[in-house]
Amino acid sequence: MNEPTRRARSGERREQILEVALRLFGERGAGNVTTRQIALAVGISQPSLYAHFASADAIAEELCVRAFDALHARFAAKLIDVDDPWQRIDILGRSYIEFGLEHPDMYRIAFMPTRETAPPPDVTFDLATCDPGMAAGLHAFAALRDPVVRICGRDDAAIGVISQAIWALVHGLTALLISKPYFPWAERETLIEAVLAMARAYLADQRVTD
Amino acid sequence: MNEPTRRARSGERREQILEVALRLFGERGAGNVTTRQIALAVGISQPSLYAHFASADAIAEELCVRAFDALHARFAAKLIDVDDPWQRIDILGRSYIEFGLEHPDMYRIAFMPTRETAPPPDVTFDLATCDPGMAAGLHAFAALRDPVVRICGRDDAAIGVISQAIWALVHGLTALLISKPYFPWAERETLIEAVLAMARAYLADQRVTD
DNA sequence: GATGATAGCCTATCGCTGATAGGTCATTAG
DNA sequence: CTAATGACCTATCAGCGATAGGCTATCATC
Repeated sequence: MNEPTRRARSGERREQILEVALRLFGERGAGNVTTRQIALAVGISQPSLYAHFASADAIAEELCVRAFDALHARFAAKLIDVDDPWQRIDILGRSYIEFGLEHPDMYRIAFMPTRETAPPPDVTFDLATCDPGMAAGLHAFAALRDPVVRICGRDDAAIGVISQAIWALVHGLTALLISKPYFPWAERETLIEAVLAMARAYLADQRVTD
Repeated sequence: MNEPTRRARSGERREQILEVALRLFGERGAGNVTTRQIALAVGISQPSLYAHFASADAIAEELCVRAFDALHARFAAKLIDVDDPWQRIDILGRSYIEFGLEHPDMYRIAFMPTRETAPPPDVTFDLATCDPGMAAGLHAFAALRDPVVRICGRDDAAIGVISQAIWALVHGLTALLISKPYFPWAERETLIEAVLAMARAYLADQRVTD
């Protein structure tokens, strides 16, 4: 054990690679990090990365999955003992936006991919086999469904449309703030409040009145 | 003039490159087109492209600027002899979303860039010197400002927030439909209507009542 | 302890990318 | 006719993700 960075155990090395990659992503942006840079920072050769990950994208993908697990946990933590559906939607929206701004690289990978994610594998849509970004989206989405049902009733088609429209709204602000950081935006908190107010206004119109 | 693809005039060649690039972008997606593919399709060598464009990105950027000029023209054409501000916002939003769906590659380049666009050149923001995507955004944005003022009054700060929130909304739907085409979306027209209804609901709440 | 299998790591290399250097030659102005 | 311009070429570069194949530390087994 004279050289600390050699002959690490597989699991440890894998974890080490992920840590280094996450740090480099944060420093330079995910798109500006190469496999050689990661390998150099870890202290191994570039091809050695492929003993632990199938491809360069697989590293980013794993970090992405972990980040979205954190988002899921944040949802659960903040929603506990909050019953009011209006408040729940507020919390979901705000948590989602804040998460995207805190982890812009992960958000990019999941929801702002450069290429189209995948060809249609089959007609039906399967949560288990789709890409991680899609899965993350469906999860965030599922959390939205419940309070929307409580406010707007149980018409399945309508619930889908309303949920998707709200998702589009919060995604839109998140994505624009990430990709256009130097645009002369209004104050951030005010913008978030405006977006949440927009969701509420829409939901109030769609509310079941019977 | 025995060989039609040799010794073309500079302006014609430049135009020819743009045409070919646009076609290839449409066929394979902007991210999957290389300079060698463009040069091959044009009938010249790959380095010859650099006699007409400073970089590969410059080709995409020029196409992008042209596409957004088209969007601007579409706005103007559809808004002519429509006075009602509610209707104008409806038209703006719908045109914007449809434009993004018709030109997904151009929309990506302008509003969903892989990297951050530019470091802050100076504190003040200048429309003329910013990147084309930014300029396009500000143009779309400016068109929104007028009807928002007519509905919500002239409080400058509030107008900015409201306009930006509406931009986020329509961008969100456009971006998600582009980047997640295989997501089990509701019917597209219904979604667009929902998003426009959301904007209206919000504007109604923000309307000046005095 | 010696032996063989496993697996972590290496060097060398591939094909591809965007971009540059420098020479060739058709066109055109004087 | 000559000289300058500039559109075009081949050759080449550095960097990218990924693969092939050899070396060797570790560990279960005899």
